[in-house]
Amino acid sequence: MFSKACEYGIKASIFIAINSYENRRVSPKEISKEIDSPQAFTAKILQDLVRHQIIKSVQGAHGGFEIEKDAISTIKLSQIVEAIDGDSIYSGCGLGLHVCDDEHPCPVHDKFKFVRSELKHMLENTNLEQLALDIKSGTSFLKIDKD
Amino acid sequence: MFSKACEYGIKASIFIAINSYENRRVSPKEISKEIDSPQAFTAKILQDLVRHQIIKSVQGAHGGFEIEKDAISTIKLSQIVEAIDGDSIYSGCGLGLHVCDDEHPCPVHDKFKFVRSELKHMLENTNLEQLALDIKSGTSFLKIDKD
DNA sequence: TTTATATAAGACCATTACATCCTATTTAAA
DNA sequence: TTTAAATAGGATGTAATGGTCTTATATAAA
Repeated sequence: MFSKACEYGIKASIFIAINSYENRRVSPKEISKEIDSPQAFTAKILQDLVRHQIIKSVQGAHGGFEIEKDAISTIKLSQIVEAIDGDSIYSGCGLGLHVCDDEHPCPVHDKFKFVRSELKHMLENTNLEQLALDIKSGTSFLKIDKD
Repeated sequence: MFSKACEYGIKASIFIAINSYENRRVSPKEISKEIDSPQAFTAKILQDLVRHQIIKSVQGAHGGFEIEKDAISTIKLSQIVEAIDGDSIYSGCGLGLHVCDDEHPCPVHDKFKFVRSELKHMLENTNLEQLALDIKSGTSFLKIDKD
């Protein structure tokens, strides 16, 4: 459904958010350890999220990645997905037609419509704060615990 | 959402169904022309669908691909998707966790649940006959008309 | 039984997604 | 002003997906 890059991006954003609440910046090393992802590749994705102004980076000693506390509740899942994967997941044609709309629909156009709009709705109505709180409370998990 | 192979597989199956209603077998050449896909690659996918017993092939002169008329209305979109892409699209974890269930959910597990089940429901309740009839009646299209 | 016309299938090539490596550049603190 | 610790980013490598090519096999009909 999402690319690996997008999966890592979502998980990384959640972890950064959690730490930003405690005023802690985190490094790609910490992040990749916590979300169980390749470090260098994760760093690339973080740069992408910085360019899209979803997270902030501070270079140099004592630097790292952070999200402004006030921004955490305003960042939607849809923003992260669009930054990394684009909007093809809920705007492209299900069967790959370049032109596919209500006037010239592909065979599954109407049937997909509902599913796609549900997905879009979900991504646009889920923010980082909700996801971060679930992790903090132990309701959800960023990786499989190995202890 | 689906792989290219799966997109071609769905479109090819619809085209074969339409022709099978008129007792006409079709070749990979005709199919790829009609659904605007690479011929040799399409042939590979057709072989896959034959192995999964979704379509039938007849080798030799006057051969081609067909679907038994009675079977057309019983073939679900979900069967084609599973044959080509597997069931990861609606069974795997949205964030790629190897273990992700109600007891140990990823951050988006609950939010995805509904969307995934809607997708699954749609794929399992759409059959080839419905899709073929829409094409025949000109309600939907397999490619962009270039005339 | 030969021929023309089909699909089957393995080997191969191309492109994209995934991932790593190495070298800048930035910055706080000694 | 030097050093250590951090991100930035280009170059490169690897694996999966997408796509082609060539040869084998099957079969209806001449």
